[in-house]
Order: sequence, then C-alpha cells, then structure tokens
Amino acid sequence: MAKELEKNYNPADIEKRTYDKWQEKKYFHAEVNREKKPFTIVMPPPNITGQLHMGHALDNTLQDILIRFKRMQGYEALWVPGTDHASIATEAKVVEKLRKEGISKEDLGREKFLEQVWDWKKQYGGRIVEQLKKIGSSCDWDRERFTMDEGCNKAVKEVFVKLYNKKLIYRGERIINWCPVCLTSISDAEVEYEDQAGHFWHLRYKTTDGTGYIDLATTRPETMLGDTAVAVNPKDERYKDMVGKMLDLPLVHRQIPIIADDYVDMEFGTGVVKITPAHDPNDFEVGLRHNLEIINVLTEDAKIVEDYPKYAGMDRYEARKAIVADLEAEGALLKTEDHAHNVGTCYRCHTTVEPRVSKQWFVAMKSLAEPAIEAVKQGDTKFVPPHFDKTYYHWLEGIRDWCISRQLWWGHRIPAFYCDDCGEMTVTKEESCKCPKCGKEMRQDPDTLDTWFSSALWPFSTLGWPEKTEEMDYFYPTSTLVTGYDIIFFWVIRMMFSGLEHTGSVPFDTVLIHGLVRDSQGRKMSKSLGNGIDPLEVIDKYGADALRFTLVTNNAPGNDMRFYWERVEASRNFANKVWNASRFIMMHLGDREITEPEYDSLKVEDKWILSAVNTLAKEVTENMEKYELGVAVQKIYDFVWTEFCDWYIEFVKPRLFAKEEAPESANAAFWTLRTVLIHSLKLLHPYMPFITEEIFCTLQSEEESIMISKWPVFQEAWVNETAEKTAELMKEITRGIRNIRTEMNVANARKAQVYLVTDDAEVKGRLEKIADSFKHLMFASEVFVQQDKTGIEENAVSVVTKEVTAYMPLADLVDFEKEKERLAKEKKRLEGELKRVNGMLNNEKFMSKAPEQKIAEEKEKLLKYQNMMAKVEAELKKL
RNA sequence: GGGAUCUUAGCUCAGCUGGGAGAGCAUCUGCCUUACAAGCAGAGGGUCACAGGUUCGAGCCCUGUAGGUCCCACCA
Repeated sequence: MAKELEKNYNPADIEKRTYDKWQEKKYFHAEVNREKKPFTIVMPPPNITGQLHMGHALDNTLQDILIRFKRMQGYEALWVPGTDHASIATEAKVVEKLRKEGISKEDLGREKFLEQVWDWKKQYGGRIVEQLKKIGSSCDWDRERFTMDEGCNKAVKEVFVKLYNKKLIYRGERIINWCPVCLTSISDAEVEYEDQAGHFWHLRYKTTDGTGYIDLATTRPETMLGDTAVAVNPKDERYKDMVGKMLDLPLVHRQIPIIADDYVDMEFGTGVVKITPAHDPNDFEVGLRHNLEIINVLTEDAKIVEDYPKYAGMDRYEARKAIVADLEAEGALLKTEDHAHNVGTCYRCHTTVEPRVSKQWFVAMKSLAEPAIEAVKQGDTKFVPPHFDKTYYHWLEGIRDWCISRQLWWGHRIPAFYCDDCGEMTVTKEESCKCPKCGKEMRQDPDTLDTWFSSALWPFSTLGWPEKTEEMDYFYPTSTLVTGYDIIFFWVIRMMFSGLEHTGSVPFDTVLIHGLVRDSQGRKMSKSLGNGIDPLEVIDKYGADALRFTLVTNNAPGNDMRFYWERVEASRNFANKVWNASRFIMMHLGDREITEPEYDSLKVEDKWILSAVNTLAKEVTENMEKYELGVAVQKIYDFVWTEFCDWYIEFVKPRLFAKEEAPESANAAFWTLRTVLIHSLKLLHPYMPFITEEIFCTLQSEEESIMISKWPVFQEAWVNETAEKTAELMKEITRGIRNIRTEMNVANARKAQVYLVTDDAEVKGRLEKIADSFKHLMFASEVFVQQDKTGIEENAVSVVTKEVTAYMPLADLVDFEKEKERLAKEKKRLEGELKRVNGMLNNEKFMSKAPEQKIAEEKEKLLKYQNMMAKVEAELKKL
C-alpha cells in the first residue's frame, strides 16, 4: 500500500513526533568508533538561567547543520550539549527569589543557600535544553554536561592546582573591578564601557607653606577624600619648583605631596592629576611607584566609610553632591564644566563599576597567551571568516592578568585553604586539609571562581579530561566551534590557551563565527527594548524548519542579520513547495513498482535533471565544507524550486499522465523524479530536518531515517553536458515563446504551432528528441523541428537564439507594431553585446595579455551575436 | 586614540580566488492550467558611497575621502 502525505504540511505535529523518534532510535548518539573519522562539536553551554533567544537559535542551527551534514557523510559525529552554571546570574536570581520571601542568603548560610540554588537549577535549569530540542538540535543528550557537575569540578581543581604550582595562578592585593550591586569582583572582560554625560570639577589645592596653589580637574570629586598625592609630569616646566612641596587636601586637611610621574599628560587640562590609589587603576600604579598610602574611602556597596563622619553612609553619588558643595564653601571649587566620559559598567547589572583594591586570585596571562597567539598564526586553529583572527590577536597581545575569584557562593569554590592560627596557605584538590605547619583544620577560601574558568575547559572536560578516556583520545581536539563574535574574548581565547596548556593541543580546528540577529530596524534584540522575537513563537507559527532556513539564508559568515517575519514566511513557502512537489510525485506514483531504467534509455530531460542534481550535490558539499552555508542552501533552493519544480516536473507531466499508454517512459520519469527528489531531500536535510525526514520516510517506507542515510556524492556517470545544453536551449526557446504570448495577450487556451528551425543537423537531431516534451509548456498545438522555413506562414513571430529560430504563426493575433518593437529591442541589446565583445577583441592589449581561454570564449560570443543579429535583422526586414 | 567591518534594485541582503550585476520581499500585467494562490507565467527597477590608482579588464585588489555599525584603549 503506497503511502501518501497529508494534504497540508503541519509542522507542529510532525516535529514533535519526528524528534521523539530520533531520540528513541539513538540517532544522535556517538561512540568511539575507530572505523570512522570523528567530527566533534561542543555546544557553547547556555546559562541555566537563560531562555532560548534568537542568538541560541542561530548558534544551534548552524551547529546542527554541520553535525547532520558530517553524520550523513559518514563521520562519527558527536555534538556534546550542556549548560553553564552562570555564577553571578544564577546567584542573583535565587537571591532575588529569596528576597521576595524576606530571606537573605546570609540568613540561610552557605550550605542551605547552595541547596536552594541546586533546587532552582533542578526546576528551571532544564528549560533551555527542552527549548533547544524544539529547533531540532541533534545533540548527544546521553552526554549532556553541566559546568558544575562532578567531572567539570574535577577538571577545575586539576587546572587550578596545576597552574598554582606553576606559579601561573597567584593571590594578590590588586585594584580590580568591583560591582557594588553584585558585590563581587569582575574581570576586565566583564566590564562594558559606555559614554556618559558627566562633569569636570576644577579644584584648587593650596600648598602648606602658604606660598601657592595648584589647580586640577576631576570627574570624581568624592574620591578626593582618598587622595594621597598630586602628580605632575617631570618635564613640565610650569610645576618644576612645586614638586616635593606639600599640599593641604581640602575638607580633609591631610598633607599630601606633589610628585612627578610620566603618567601625567602635560597637554591635558592643567597638566595636574590628583592621585587616589584606592579608587583608580592608574592612580594605583602611580601609588605603587611612589610608595603612596592607599586610603579606601568606599565600602563594598560604594558608600563612604565611617572614617569621614560627615559623609559616612552616603552613597557615592550623594557624597559627590555633598563634597562638591563643601568644596565650594571652602573656596576650593573653581568651576564646573560639562564633560562626556567613558564609564565602566557591570556586564550583568550595568551598575558603574568601582575600582577597588582587594585581595583576589589571578591567572598570570602572558606565558599562556603566547602559545595561543602562535597556534592561530600557524593555522592550527582557523577563524571563519578569517579576519576575526585580528580581534583575537589584538586582545591577547594586550591581555592583563585575569581576576578569577568571585565573592559569590554559587560556583566552583577556590581550592585554597588557610590556617587561621599561623596564616599558612595550601592549595589542594582535596575536600579539606590540615595545616602542614601546626596541624590545625584549615579553612577553605570562601570565594568561587569566575564562571568562565570552567567554561574554558569545556572542550576537554566534557570528554572526560583529566582522565585519559577513550573519548578524549578519539574526539579531541574537536572539529568546529560555533559561536558569536561577541564571545571571542570571554570564551574562545580562554579555551584556546587552556587547551594548549593542559592538553598540549588546540581545542578545535575551526572557529565559525556568526553575527547577531537584530530586529527589523537593525537594533539589538533586548529585554529593555522589548523588541526580542521568541524563536519558539516562530516555530509555533511557521515550524522549526522555516526558522532554521531563515536564519541561515541570505547571510554570510560573521555578519549580523535582521529578522523579518516576511522572510520566515518565504522560508515556510519553500517548505510548502517541497512538500507539494513530493505530494505530487507520490500521488501519481501510487503503489506502482518502479524499476531502475538503463541510463541510455532515459530521455534527454531525465539525463539533464540528473546531471543538474549531480552538479548540485558537488557544489553544496563544497560550499558546506568551507562553511558557506548560506550559499549552499541558496543553491538547493534554486534547484528545487526552479529547475526541479518549475521545469522538470512540469515537462514530465504528460509522460506521467500517459502511464498506461507508454509505461516505459512513465517508469523512467518516475524513477528520475524519485531519485532527484531523494537527492534533493538529503541535501536539504541538514537545513530542514523535519520536513525532509517526513517526506523521505513516507516515500521510502523501507528506510528508517534520512538522517542516517548517505550523503549524495558526485558521480561521473551522471555528467551529461549535451543533455544540459539541449535542455537549456529548449528553456530559452520556451521562455521566448511565453514572452511573446504574454506581450501579445494571447490566451493560454489558444494553442499555436511552433516551428524550430535550425540548419545544424546535430542540433536538429537533439531537438527532435526533446521538443515534444515542451509542447505544453509553450502552449503549442504542435512543435515541428525542421531545417528550413518550409511551410511556415510569412507573418509568424520569431524567437532568435544562437542555434535556432523558433516561429509561431499567430495569424490575426499578431500585432505587427509590437512585434517590430520587440525585435528592435532585441536588436539593440545585441548591438550592445557586439560592441562590448568587439571592443575587447579589437583591443591589442587584451589580445596579447588575456588568457587564451578567455579570448576563445569572447570569439565564440562574437560569432553567436553576429549570427543572432543576422537573424533578427532578417525578421525585421520581413515586417 | 587604535582596530575591525559595512556602503550593491524601493526594503533586507548574496555576490567565495578580478572576465557579460543576483535572490527574497515589495511594485506592475496576465492566470483558480487537475502538487502548490503559501501558487503559475511574464515585466519594470541598479554610473555596485565618492575620488584616485593597479590591470587588457575592477562590485571584487591598493590608497585616500565621506557616512554607518561594532570592538578595544588609563587621558585625570
């Protein structure tokens, strides 16, 4: 019993059922298989706090396309999924939840709080995973990982201890970026800079000897409480005599020195800088050089400390107002100017970060960065598109030590232990330890590690490292990493140096970078703008295949794209086209037995479409291998819609309808239809997995899934240039005839005779074999192929091609004026072409320097246009 | 201040190693032709930002200019 497709394509119904089937059959699962080559992708783990957004949809669609492609090509294709614990984001979520219940995390205590977070994770952490399944992701869910699972934790400890022992991780008092809302340090990469309107406050500090004063400007007057010096440039003649003198710090009335330091730019402002080592990274450096006291004036949540009773407890902005007012009262404020400046903000909560001196853990970056730069320079890892390597180099070359400790509870706890008695410190993989000096139970560092510390190990921690697993040996280094350009600094760079340092090898062969999905106006999709489009909504309305198709079409690697509902609609329409073409074929196929015909017994049009799909397979494969997914899918689209549906299916229809009278011809047509359809479905499958699976399984009831079928390969036997040439010629003539009929307003119902005239016996022979197949496409009553114009009415309209002139007698319907116009236009076009070709061929330099092949091509074109021109002129003369 | 990237049809974008400008959407004209009106057949529409240069030949390579976007950077 032949199967049939439903009348309408219903994505929702099919997608759910199909995905379940794939999972049940374990098609996504990969195992170490030495008979096959591995192809590995590790998924950038989405945050457990996350909801699927367009960025995930794009990222995962790209990965799924690659993994499905490679799987069909016969690789052991492994796609490792997982989620990230997202320390700050998750902790903030749970803290917020508790706050609503009137509980603080301190109320609960560390252990109880962590229980709460794990509970939260159990409840919500899987949401995004379920959403990823909706877009068809063929990940090996049996290997799903979490950045805080046991294996990852083991890897983290291993790395920490190793780097510590190599002195590449150290603890030190430094000035770091502090978020007064998240109450934790953050790394340089986690600071986002934005331009803000601010002010320049011009201040005057008087010398203690009463002989003079010095003027300076600041954007942060409240930090003056912590000033411990004022600096000028040593070369600055203006202040030469002042260096070494003491100043009376207004309000505070502490004595601070005037120092000389190269850091000061003489050209800028008054050439004088107040130095607040505790609250500015540059001032901190200056302070180190000059041995200045570090006076901290702000608390963790950016309020003035108790040492300054007048301002104590005020937050930094309140304090600013109060201090400016007091400075003015004291006569120390000269003027206030508007000034726009660049302010660092926390990437999570966008609070202005506060530089703060504190004791933190750091990774020493220099020696780790060098091999990472070298590896890309040598091509061990390649970026697609390549220009992103510049971003990569630039960042690594200027890299500073990475602050990895966070004052949070949710995360990998720093494996360092302190002895409260003797101050001894031990770094160990053990859960607890005793002081090696005094034997006392040691206290573990309360801080946790930056989330990116564990993500940096993801490509190998997910494969079992530090254990020597089979998976590690077989699947590592991974093949391709797919991620957005916005995450190169956070993640790609850190995986690169981690991979090189700990496994001795780059973590991936290629980094495929994609852009952002923006809204239709080109704005970033964001919660605050409310302009985000929910991928799940798109899937509900148009299907996952349409969404995937939209995300991958009309876009080159690395470029941003805009989201338009119209484009999803166009994608859906394509899915529908594929569906209906398949439905048509199956409808006529019924339960008929189709046998594979001898190639030679196929008709010209069959050979043509086979040749075309063969070329398609080659081009699609080549483009996918170089990550030109947009180009590849466009080729499939064009082939399926134009060549297969609009041409091939249309002109084999008469053969299908005549299946009883000419069974052999029908068999050949059916076989070709089915073969080409299956090829097309396979090529399309990575892009539109659901609909292709549904059709494939309906059509090939004996096959269990398209996703494990063999990828089409180019085969010499199907190459047929003659068939392609002939079909192209016939298409050209058909288009010409249709064109004339439309222009002359000839109703489709009115059939006309068509004569194809050629004096080339070879062409004539070829046309005779195919002309009949085009009869209905030209709305012709009959098509004659002949050597001359015998029997053709004088007033027939004509279509001129290089080899053939087609005549269509239309008797009374011919509008001679229109026909003249049409031919005149064609003549003009040919004149233009001839001018161009002649220009080239008459150019001595072209003739002497251009490659021979190019010259030959142009010569051939010249002949073609001359030939056509003669015919067009003859036709014009007749009128 | 440094760097990257973009500027192609009304709109959104392709155009991969230089060799006759493309797609989707939109517009216009015909069609309910028995797979598909989510469709079919046709049509119109572009000095490829600008100025130089290299080349027989430039949307594509080089230089500069203008504008847009993004990233990095300690100018108080």
